[in-house]
Amino acid sequence: MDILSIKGKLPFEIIESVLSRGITSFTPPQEAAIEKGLLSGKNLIVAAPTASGKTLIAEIACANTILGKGKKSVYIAPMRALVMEKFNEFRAAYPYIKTTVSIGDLDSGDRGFGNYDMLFVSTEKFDSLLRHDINWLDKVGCVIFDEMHMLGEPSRGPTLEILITKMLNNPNTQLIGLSATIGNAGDLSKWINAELIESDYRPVKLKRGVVYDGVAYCQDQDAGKVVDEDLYGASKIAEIRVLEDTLSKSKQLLIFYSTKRNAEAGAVKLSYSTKELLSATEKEKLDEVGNRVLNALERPTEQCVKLASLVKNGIAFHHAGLTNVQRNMIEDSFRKGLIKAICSTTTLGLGVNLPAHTVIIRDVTRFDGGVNERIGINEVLQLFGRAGRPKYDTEGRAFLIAAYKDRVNELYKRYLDAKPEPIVSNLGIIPVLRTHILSFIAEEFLNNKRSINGFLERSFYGYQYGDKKHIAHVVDAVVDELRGFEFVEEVDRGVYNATKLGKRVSELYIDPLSARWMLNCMEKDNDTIGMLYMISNTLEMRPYAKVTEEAESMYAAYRYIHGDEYIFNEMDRMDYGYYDPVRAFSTALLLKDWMDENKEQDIMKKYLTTPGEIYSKLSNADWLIYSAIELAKLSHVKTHEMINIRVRLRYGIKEELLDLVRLEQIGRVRARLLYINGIKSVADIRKNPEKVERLLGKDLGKRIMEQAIV
DNA sequence: GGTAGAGCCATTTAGACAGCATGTC
DNA sequence: CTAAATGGCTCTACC
Repeated sequence: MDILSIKGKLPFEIIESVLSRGITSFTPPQEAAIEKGLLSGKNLIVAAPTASGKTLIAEIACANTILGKGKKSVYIAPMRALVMEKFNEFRAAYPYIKTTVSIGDLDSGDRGFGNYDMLFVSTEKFDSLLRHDINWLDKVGCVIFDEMHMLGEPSRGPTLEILITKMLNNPNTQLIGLSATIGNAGDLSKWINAELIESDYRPVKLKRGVVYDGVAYCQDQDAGKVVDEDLYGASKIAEIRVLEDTLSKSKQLLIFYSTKRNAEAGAVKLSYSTKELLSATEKEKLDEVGNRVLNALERPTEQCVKLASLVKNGIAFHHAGLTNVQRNMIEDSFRKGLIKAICSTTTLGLGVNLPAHTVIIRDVTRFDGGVNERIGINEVLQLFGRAGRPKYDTEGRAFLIAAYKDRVNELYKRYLDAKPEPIVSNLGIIPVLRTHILSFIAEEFLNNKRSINGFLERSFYGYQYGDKKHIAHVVDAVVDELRGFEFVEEVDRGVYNATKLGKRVSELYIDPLSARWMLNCMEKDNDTIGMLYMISNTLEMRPYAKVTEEAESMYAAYRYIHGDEYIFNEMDRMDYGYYDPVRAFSTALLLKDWMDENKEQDIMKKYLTTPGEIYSKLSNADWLIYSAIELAKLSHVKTHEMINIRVRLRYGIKEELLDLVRLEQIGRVRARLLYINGIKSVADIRKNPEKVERLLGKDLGKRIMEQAIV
């Protein structure tokens, strides 16, 4: 369908912008969306593969709402990287629309969405915005929910579900859900009263198959017939054979593994095949990238060394243990075609758009909740969706791997011939409801059990189960629990308000149970370890660090020495579903080691962890200690020590350096340098200007002196 | 008695969102 | 064979 055929139905700037990007016709899903009321404000559910043009549907809806109807629009996605990507694209396409982005650690522009017309947010951030005062919600004319199938995800789906249910209360707001292909898109559309658009359209053909013994047993999706393919190469190992074949076509490969260790081991195996195939210029460029990967940290860790040497051979691994800098470098070099293959965990399956000509899912099992489980069809489809680069390939390939002959048929039956699964609401899970019901009451959105019941009945959970009795029972239990926590109080018969504490807990976006636990801890005497344990023993800090021998014996000692006046026996009296104190204690010791200026490398070795994981623990710890301080303020507990710990955690310093890091330009390294040279405080700096200049250089010395004098 | 190697058993296992106020080497 | 890799332990064969 020609773009110009809708000329006149919406502001011409939009058509102009689309045309200027070289897009002249609509894809089938886009065409269907327009026919079913995209421009007239109808709710829509679009369930279609990646790259089928869903983004353009969202873009047109938003731009039309803003430019044509004078209202605001919101784009919501589950991954920060995705939000940023779409934000940048939109801003480039419509520079004259006031656009802003708001994700965890980034708030562009001034506070509040009031001054903007287009907002890009992550799911949780939008949820959080709704908990603070907002007065612009009635000006929102269109909301996009990207990756709406995330609704079925146990840990993060419920937040999205609540968000959508809330938006259903605004009947004049157009809701557009973009989803991967799922089994019950029809249910989603009925639930939000939307038109359904389901499509298998892909701009690049996809060949799917199972590899066994050097042959790819394929099923050409478009033709629906079997076209087996002998893979070029000699290796008996399936992944290597596919790599050889892919390289012979001058294409790139993406392999998904079930664990980080497998991904790394796989990368090492593959690297032997690529070494000799690289051209001199490629080798040169890869050497450069490799060196940058190597030096991403203060001092290269074992992992950095490994990754760097692989990169020099044109291979990389990719998982959450990498630092963000390293991840970005690898993604970039892959896009440029420099890196030939990436061995990845699911990091690359979600969020970032990094397609490859050929995709392999090496492991279709994953450890989950105590047992090893086969991954779902939806997930396989999602990962397969990465096959085929729209601008470079005419065809993409996606393979599973069979270890023996019969497995080929089995995999076909289970995955390739199977229909996508329906997604199921997880809103009924108590810990999730605890958080959200508190937020309902805290933001004065709902204030009695009946209205909370009513709300939940309108959710997808209510739509799917419809068991009002059960919902009422659960709501009853949760509200009573929150009362017990003193986050909620009954102000009138059956009418509930949040207490001051409850409101703050909701705003801080922590689990009420964690908040209660931390408040209980603060009533006791605590040393540094105790406070670190306080923030570590929460849901938010999971997954916990590995248990070291030191942690095990120290934990026992702490429990033995301290009686009831200390927090270590507190947990037994609280009904925690996630009681794993020794590992939490070990996590606390990891933080302590960091604060004691232990080297990152030593910490990694001791706790068998990676730079990326340490970083994420520290950032979580910072958030929790901040929350603890905020709660302490409200309950008149001393905060001095916690503030010290927060600073020490941030910089990774011992107590003795606290005074020095107050100055700008002084972090853990420079502070330590000054300290060992006898300059132990800001007062010492004032007394020894020459010495400071000698240690840190003239310019820096001057800037520091200026601050010290004031 | 000492040691290398085989064999067995136990252990481990993905990811990433949120608050808030400013600046490392 | 239907998870699979790793690490630690014991047992055994051989010197």
